Amino acid sequence: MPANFTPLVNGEKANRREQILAAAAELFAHHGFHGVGIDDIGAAVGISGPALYRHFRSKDAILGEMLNSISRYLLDGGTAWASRPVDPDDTLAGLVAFHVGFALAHPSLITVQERNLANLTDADRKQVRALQRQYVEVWVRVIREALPELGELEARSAAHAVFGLINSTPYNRHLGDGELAELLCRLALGALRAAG
Amino acid sequence: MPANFTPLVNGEKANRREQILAAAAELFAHHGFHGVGIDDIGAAVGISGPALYRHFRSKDAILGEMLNSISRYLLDGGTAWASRPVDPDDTLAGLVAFHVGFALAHPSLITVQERNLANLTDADRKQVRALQRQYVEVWVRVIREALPELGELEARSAAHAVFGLINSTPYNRHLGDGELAELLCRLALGALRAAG
DNA sequence: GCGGGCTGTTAGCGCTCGCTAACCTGCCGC
DNA sequence: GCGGCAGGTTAGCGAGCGCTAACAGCCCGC
Repeated sequence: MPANFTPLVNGEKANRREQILAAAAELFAHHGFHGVGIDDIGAAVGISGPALYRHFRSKDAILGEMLNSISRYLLDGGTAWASRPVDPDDTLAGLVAFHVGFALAHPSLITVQERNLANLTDADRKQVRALQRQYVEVWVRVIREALPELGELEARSAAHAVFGLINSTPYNRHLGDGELAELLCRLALGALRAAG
Repeated sequence: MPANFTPLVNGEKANRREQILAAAAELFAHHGFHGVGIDDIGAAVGISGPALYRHFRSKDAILGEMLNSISRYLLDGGTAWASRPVDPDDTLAGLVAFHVGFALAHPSLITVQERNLANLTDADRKQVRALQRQYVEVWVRVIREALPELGELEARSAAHAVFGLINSTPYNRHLGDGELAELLCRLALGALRAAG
């Protein structure tokens, strides 16, 4: 299991940056990138507006760093799970549980990543999409190993559908975390089993 | 099966309005509500900027009408399916197929509805949420009739998860429409079966 | 045939937003 | 103890936004 998600942990120095990223994630998730002002983000961490430019080059850079680190975390974690030498069914179950864990721990990051890709700089978007594409490929490979009867296109579509299922956590706050995690894993694996 | 989704069909008069709504949906889906200007929407239908105010009271009103009519269409269609006197499994399958059909025919409306609730006027948001809540209740009832072993909270969570699964259509353009529809139905029903 | 509504135009107001400039302060190394 | 830098402040610019005002052509009923 990969380490918990805390973007850019490199000493005390990065504390303010992380604080800003966390606050911005919450705000972006609720109001959308364009719906949040630089002053709002500043206020959320107790400083005011332009002070953010001591820590980030621009508002775009905040979103860029956020989405990049999410995508990298998912890809790294997914790759780690996929390369474990256990039987295909367990690998798939582990991958599902990994994604469920992230989606449950960070629903607002899920929201931001789903909604705000279009607001990235061209360069950032290219990077993030590349990471996401690789993450999907990991899923496709693991799915096809567990369900060899599936074609590649079907596996890819099923992967996207399962992401949608798991990424429903932002709307899904009725059950306790433990029960919801267990339910989502069961739903996801049930869906995939039915795909074959 | 309910009629196809064409919001507000009341004669020739409404043509421009529908045209505007369709163009705005596409733009909102790609760039987000705040990322689209009044001039962009106008340009997309061949008129320019402020002419929109001959047809809508404000930019907010465009989004409001869009989301209201989507939610109402889903609720009406869902209610119709739910009240058919067939056995619970078939009812559930019909409901799934209905939602899949909409999500496949109108991926950008799905995107807008998922992302832009927060940009609505307070009054509009209250209305839309009420409609959405009722739609979820229809699903919960149908799910529990087909799977009586599920508690209400579990059924509600499963419903949200299945919405997420089906609403993945905007990211899911690899398969042909027919194959994707069939796959999504199978995945959704497989997930629900595994919930019990 | 002509007055009036319907639907379009352009000009421009007022506000908000991202960002920069200029300045201030506390801390740390020498 | 003092120079410099890290990290804050407020003021304000320039652009873009939603929206209104003022006006123009078209079509239709009388």
